[in-house]
Amino acid sequence: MPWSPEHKQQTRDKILQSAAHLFTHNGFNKVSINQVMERAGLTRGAFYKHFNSKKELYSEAVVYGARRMTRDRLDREPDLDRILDLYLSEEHVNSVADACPLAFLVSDIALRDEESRQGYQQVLKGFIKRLAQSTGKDMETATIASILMVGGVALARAVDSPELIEQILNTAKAESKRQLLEAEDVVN
Amino acid sequence: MPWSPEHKQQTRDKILQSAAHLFTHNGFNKVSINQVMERAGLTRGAFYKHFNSKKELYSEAVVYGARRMTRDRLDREPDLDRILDLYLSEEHVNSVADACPLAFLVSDIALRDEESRQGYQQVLKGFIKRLAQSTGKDMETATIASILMVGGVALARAVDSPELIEQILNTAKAESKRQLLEAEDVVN
DNA sequence: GTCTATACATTGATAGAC
DNA sequence: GTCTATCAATGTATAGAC
Repeated sequence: MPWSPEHKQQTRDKILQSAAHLFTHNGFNKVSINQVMERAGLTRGAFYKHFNSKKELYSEAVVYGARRMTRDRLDREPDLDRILDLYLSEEHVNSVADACPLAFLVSDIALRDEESRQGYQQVLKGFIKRLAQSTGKDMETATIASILMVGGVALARAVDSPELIEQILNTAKAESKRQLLEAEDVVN
Repeated sequence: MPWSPEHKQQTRDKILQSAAHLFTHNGFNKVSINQVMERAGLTRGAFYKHFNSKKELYSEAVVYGARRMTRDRLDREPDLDRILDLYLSEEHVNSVADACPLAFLVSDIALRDEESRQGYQQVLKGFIKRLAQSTGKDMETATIASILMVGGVALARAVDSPELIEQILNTAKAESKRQLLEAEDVVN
């Protein structure tokens, strides 16, 4: 029975990790606390020693999942061209692994409470700013690219036809690369 | 008691209209059949004489709402510049009136059954094709503009800060207008 | 075709033993 | 801190009177 001082923190992290995965892929309503705890290797009853409500868990899990995604993907991949390939890929859209909550939950968040939306908002702001800084482009260009990336993945996830999915992803990929990676046009 | 032959059809339409509004603004799970029927001026029990399940209602309501939106807005407004102003406006994002299911439900649809996703997909295809035809641009340009429009409204709905909402909407508006309305660049 | 009443399942949250 | 047991609420779907 390892009741070491950091045991609770580790358990909390396992719950958050489980919740981030389940919520990102299934939204708020289709995930039960039971599922989250089972995936974390625990039972329902223990949940409320770590969080006050399902809403609170969701709010924290969205930020947790987004930050994890950022750290594991963006931070260790210096090549932005490759990041765009990965983000706007069928593997990401159909991912069984971790995915980007910004895209997967974009219209799930709109239905949640203020805490959840503000967490999402902070992550989105960081996402846009990071794109701007790493490319040297202005905030407007980074915003365009962000809408294309997040909107592209969200839209691709909403349809079935492989051709349409490919059309959406390839178009968003090409245009966001054009916006972010090509040299400034003298005409503009 | 007007049990005229078209009475059932009228009732069905009232249910669909109520459902389209409620589902578009609140997603599948936060809407109950009770709510839908109340808004249509009926009670729960009558529902199953018109539809077989909540899923079936949702599937039809999404298409119904999208087509209504298209007919009432796009068809009677010849000025595309003005259409973009209306679509990418705070009024649309915060609408209490009818809104575009393509944007409001983009990540709600991904969680539903195949029938719902295919309905959504047909509407989206029509949306892109219409943009291409009415501007004379190619499908790729129309796809970019669609992602910016749908993604822009969806993202704006996910955040709280008025400044960020404005930034997202204005950027998406300017870029989609540039894509759709400006003359071809000779350089490209 | 619409109503009221109800069966039945799910699930968020709490209580109490260990 | 984790477990089992349970409460209370919600909501889909069905049954049967009118």
